[in-house]
Amino acid sequence: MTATDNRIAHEEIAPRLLEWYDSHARALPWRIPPGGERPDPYRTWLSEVMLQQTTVAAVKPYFKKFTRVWPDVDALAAASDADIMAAWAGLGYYSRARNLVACARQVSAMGGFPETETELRRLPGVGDYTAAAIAAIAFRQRAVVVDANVERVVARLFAIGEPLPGARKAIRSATHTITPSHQSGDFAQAMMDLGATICTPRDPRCLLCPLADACKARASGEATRYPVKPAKKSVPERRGTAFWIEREGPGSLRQVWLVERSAAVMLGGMRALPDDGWTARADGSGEPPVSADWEKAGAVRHGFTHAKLTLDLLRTKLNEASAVSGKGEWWDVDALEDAGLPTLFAKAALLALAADDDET
DNA sequence: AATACGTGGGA
DNA sequence: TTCCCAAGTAT
Repeated sequence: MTATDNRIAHEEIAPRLLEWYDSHARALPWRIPPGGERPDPYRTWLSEVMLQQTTVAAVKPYFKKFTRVWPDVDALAAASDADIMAAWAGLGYYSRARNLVACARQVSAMGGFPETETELRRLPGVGDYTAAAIAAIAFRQRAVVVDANVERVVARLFAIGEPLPGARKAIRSATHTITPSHQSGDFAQAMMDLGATICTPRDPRCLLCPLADACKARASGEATRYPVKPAKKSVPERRGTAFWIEREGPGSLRQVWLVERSAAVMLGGMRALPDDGWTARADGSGEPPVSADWEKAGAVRHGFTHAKLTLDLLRTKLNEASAVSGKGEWWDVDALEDAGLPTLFAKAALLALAADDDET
């Protein structure tokens, strides 16, 4: 391919991709049809934060719930931290929820979202990608939007063989050359849809790709070779213990002792069963928070990004006069689903309740 | 620059 | 079962 062919191909990429997007855009709750009215910045921001490292399928129900309960940024800003954290439970990466609250209150106090990429970038939880995405999608500004989909599509299109993360600079520069000055929001979303449905990590559907004849990786016959990724590290095995402490509360209600995890630790800011201080770096002490007659209730396995955990579960029942030291609250067992436990502790709670059924 | 940070689904 | 990976950000 000559240098001239290459330059012409760059200019044709955006029009071809946008034409493809006209008929192949995915229908998503936070998305309005291409060419439609300007999207609501609140919904754009909320969806982008939820979508950080998270699949579309996982985000959909959370996005619907959040927008139903909190239809605009002022409503979200007025909500309590606990309610927002509980609503986020199960979606993962909980620092996003802590930043979401802070960001909503900041934006609400400012009277609305700032409209430039630079200002958006200063908001908590808004990084390079999200700032560019909001600016392009909600405010119709030209911005170079690079997420993992774009990285993959562009690395293949230009056969960028340098391994990540070093390749990011070249990928960003190449993305810049093909991003149109108008419709850069549609362009970004089209790139992401292409990456999600055609230019997939494994078995890309090159025969259906609107950019196939401009793609250098395709020409080489080795599309899946790009982008080149570094070898992943092995994740350590950890062990910890969680404690199910039950009492018969007022009115003979079954209640369980829940704590709020500190913001500094894993699953920070979330309600949880008390545990023995396990971390991704070290096993827990095994020490219970109260002296009691503990009964084994099994264990749950849970995988994190950087550790695998086996969490043993111990149960006890306190009489009503007993107190548990430390900060926490008695929670009605019948309403446990409203507590907003992260998945690890939801699994443990399920185990504790299953052990009940075995007894009876 | 490298590491910490969740979860669920697909192969 | 195990591994990969998904619309990244903060430190």
